Amino acid sequence: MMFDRRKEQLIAKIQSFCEAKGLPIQKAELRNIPFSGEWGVALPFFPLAAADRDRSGSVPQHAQALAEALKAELGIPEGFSRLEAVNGYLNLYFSTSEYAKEVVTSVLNESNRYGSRPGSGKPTMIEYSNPNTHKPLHVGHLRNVILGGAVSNLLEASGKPVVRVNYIGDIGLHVIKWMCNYEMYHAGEEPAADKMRWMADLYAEADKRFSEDPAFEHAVRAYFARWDGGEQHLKDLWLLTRAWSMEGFEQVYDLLGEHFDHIYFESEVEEPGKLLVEDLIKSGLAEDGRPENPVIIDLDKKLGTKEEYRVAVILRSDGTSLYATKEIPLAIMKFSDYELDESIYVIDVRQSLHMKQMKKVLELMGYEWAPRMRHLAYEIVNLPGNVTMSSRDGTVVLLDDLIREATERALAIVREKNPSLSEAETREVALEVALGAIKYPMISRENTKIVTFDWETALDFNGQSAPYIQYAHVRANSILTKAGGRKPERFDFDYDLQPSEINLIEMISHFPVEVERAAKELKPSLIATYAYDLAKSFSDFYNQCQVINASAEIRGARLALVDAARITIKNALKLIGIKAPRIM
RNA sequence: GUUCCCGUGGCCUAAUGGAUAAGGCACUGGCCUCCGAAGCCAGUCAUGUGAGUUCGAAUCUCACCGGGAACACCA
Repeated sequence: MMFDRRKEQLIAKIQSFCEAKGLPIQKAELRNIPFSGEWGVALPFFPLAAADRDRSGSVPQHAQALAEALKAELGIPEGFSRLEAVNGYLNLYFSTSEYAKEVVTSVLNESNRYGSRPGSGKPTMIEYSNPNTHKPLHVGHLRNVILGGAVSNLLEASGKPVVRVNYIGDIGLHVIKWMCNYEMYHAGEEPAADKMRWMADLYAEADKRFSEDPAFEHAVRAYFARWDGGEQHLKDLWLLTRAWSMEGFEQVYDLLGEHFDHIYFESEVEEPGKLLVEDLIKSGLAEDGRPENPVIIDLDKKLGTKEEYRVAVILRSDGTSLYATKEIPLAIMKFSDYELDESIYVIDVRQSLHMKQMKKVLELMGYEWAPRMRHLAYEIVNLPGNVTMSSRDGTVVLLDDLIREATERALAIVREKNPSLSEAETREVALEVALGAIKYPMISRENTKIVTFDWETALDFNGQSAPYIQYAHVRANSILTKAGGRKPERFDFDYDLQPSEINLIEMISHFPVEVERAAKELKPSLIATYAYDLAKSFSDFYNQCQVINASAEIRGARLALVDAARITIKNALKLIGIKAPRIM
C-alpha cells in the first residue's frame, strides 16, 4: 500500500526528531484521529513529554510544545495535505483524493476477498453446537452455533485454516426416554417433513410422561437395562432414530448456513474413555473409590494447589461413564486425527472449571499439546426476570418457534414494503431478513455478557439490527442497478469530498484491521458492531451525497465508492453468518 | 467459604490506557413532487462506591456494594 510506505517514511523522520532531542522513540506510536470529516494519523506526545528530562511545565503543556516543534520540522511531507498540533497531539492529514482512490480501488479489486487473507499453517479446530440427539434446539443453542460459526469464519479470514467439528450427544437417558416412548405409543411411525419439529414434539411427550407417569418411568428404567444388555433390536432402533435426528439437525444447519467438517459422537468415545480410566488408575493419577465412591483425580492434591482445580470425577461408582470420561479420549482423538495448532471449545461459561480440569488432566498425562486447548466461554441466554431456560420448567424458547415467528413477521413486512417482488423472492428475502434479525442480537454483544431473550427485541427489524444493515446493502445495490450495472473503469476523487463520504471511505478502510482484531480476540461482536457502523456511515453518505444525479466527473467516483461499500457490508455480514439480500 | 463473570442515561449496548464517553430502544417534534421512509434530522438524560498506579482511567490493581454462575458421581 502506498500509504504504508508514506507512513514508514514519516516514522523515520519522527525517529530522527526524537533522537536529536534524546527522547525514547519506542514510545512514539501512531493512532487514528477520532474526529470525522478528514483522515489521517495522530501522534500523541504525552509519553515522550513525560519521559523528557528537559521538560518544562506540565506534561500536557510540554507535549503540545513538542508537537509544535515536530510540526515545524516536518513541514508538509509528501502525500499529506496538512499538519496540526493540538492538545498534545500532532495530527497528520492525508491528501484526500489519493487516499480515497487507493482504498476504493483495492476493495473493488479484492471484491469478496476484501478483509480476508489466504490461509496457511496448521489448522485450528473449533468444536461448537454440540446438540443432543432426540431433543429440540432452543435459542441457547443458537447463540452457540452463531458464535462458533462466526469465530470459525473470522479465523479463516485472518489466514488460519479451520476444522469445524460438532460433538453430538447421541447416548444417555434422554435417548432412552425418547425410544421407549416411541415404541410404546408411536411404534412404526415415520418422521414428518419437519424432522426437527417432529423429534422435538415426541421428546416433549416422553419427558412429560417420564415426570408424570410412574409406570412410564418404570418402563424407561427397564428399557435402559435392556440397552445396557446390548439388545440388538434397541441398537437398530437407536441407529435409525439417531439418523432421523441428525437429518433434522442438518435441516437447521442448512437454514442457518452452518456446516461441519467432522462429527464426533459421544457413543464412539465412551468405551475408549472407560479404558483410559483404567490406565489412569494404574498410573496412579486417578484414585479408584469403587464400589462406594467414584473414580476421581484429586487435582489440588496432585498439584499442591488449594481449591483451585478441585476434584475431577471421571467415572461413576457403578462404573458407568460421565461427561469427563468421554472428554479425555475425545481431546486425544482430535489431536491424532489432525495436526492442530489450537483446539478451541465453544462451550458456555458454566463449564469453565470442568474445561480447566480436563486441560490439566491431559497435561498431567503428558500430552504436549494440552496447553493448546482453549475454552471459549460465553454467557448463557436468559429470559426476562433472570429466568434460566429449562425444558423441565417449560421456560424454553424453541429455535423452531423463533424462526417460524420471525419469518412470518418478515414476510408480512416484505409484502408491505415491497409488493412488486415475486412470491419466491418475497419468501427468500423474508427468510434472510428473519434469520439476520434473530442472529444479530446473539452475536452483537460481548461473549461474557448474558443475552436476555425477549420476543420484542428478537422480532424488531428497526434500529441497530441486521435488517438495518441489510437495508443499507440493498440501497447500495439499488443505486448500482439504476446506474446501469456497469462499473466505471476509471474514476478519480479529485473533487471536494463531503465529510460523509470521507467518513465512509475511512470506515471501509478499517475493515481488514477489524477482522484481524476480532479473530485475535475471538470476538465476533466487534464485526457485528463494525457492520452496523459501516451501514450507518453509508446511510449518512446516501442522505448527503447524490450519486446518479451527480455531475459526470463525480458520478464515476461515487459509483465506485457505493460498490466498495456494498462489498464491504456484504463481507462483514458474511463473517457473522448473515446474508445480504440484493433486494428487500 | 473459594473462584470466575457482569455493573455506563428510563431500558439495552459501544468505546487498541489518550482528545468532546458513541449508538439503539422508548419518549417528543419535524421530513416522502428529489438515487427506496426497514430510512433521515432535532431534543432530554450516563461510567455502582472508595482508594491506588499513571502525564492521562469506563478501561489496569485493591477493597467494598449490588447481580449472576461454578465448586465429588448432570452435561
